[in-house]
Amino acid sequence: MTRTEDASCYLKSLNSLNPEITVNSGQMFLWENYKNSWYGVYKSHILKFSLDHKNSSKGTYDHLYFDSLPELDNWQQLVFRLDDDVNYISSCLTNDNMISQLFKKYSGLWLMRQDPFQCMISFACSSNTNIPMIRRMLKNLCRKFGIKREIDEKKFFTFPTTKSLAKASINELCSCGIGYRAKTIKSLTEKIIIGTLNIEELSRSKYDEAKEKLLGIYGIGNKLADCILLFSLEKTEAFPIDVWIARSIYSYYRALLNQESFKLDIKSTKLSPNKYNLLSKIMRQHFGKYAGYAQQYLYYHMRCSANKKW
DNA sequence: CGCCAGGCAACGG
DNA sequence: CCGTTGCCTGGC
Repeated sequence: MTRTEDASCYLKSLNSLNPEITVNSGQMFLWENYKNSWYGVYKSHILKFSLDHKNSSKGTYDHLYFDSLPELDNWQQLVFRLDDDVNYISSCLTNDNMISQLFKKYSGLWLMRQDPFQCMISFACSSNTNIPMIRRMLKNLCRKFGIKREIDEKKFFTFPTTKSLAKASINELCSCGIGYRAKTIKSLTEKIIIGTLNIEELSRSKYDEAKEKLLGIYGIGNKLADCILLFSLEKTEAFPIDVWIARSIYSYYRALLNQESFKLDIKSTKLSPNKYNLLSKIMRQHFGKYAGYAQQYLYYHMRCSANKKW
């Protein structure tokens, strides 16, 4: 176990992070908060960061500590996307008045980078259910197929490896309460093991090409594919549309929609693949290369407005 | 009990 | 193309 004391070279950007908002924005299923520390499962590692001496007038932190078990050198660079040029990204998006406001309102909401395999399994579990259920399913999978680790006298289980899930039977997977999603996890892990699905290749590929590959997997449709692309495969232009984002489009972005291309029914947030592609294209054209960032803020805003308790 | 929840595939017009 | 239906599961 190593400890990075007050990583001053990152402090400038990291101290504006709001972990509560970020973790609760629905993308980080296996992160938990105890006192002033946050713990997260990342592949076979347990990551930890602690915040001290919050400056309440500025809303910033004086000290940040990073840990990992086993050691994962400089994980904060990777996971918090410190390579992103936040000023540039914001300049790309703040021509949009709505996003400009949301950037201010929810400052500290960050896009995080997930491990691709973990991200695929996580969103495979997300279909037709809610966040507490997704958490439960993933924890069950970790308990059954991961490795126990202890940190600060708290017990965690690491995320299962591709191999360990590939070896599992459908029944064993189902015992984790994932139901019909077991089939998706099975086809996903099999394709990775035999090499039909190559994560490195997906990362290198352009958005359209990578998405096409993901859509070839049983159980992965438009929405799940876009989540995987945005959160783990470097496709910041991906703009996942779930019911909440669909509502936000109908509420705030009607002007962008072409009336003749499809008749909009405000109540109908269910999208056919065709409608999804059309909407997704319109939004990606509107927001550009960092559309996924805009999506994240819109999503969080819609959920907050609806008083969702995560 | 029926209905719903951050989707998807299969099937019939 | 469209719309409908069933699906694991747990909470209300």
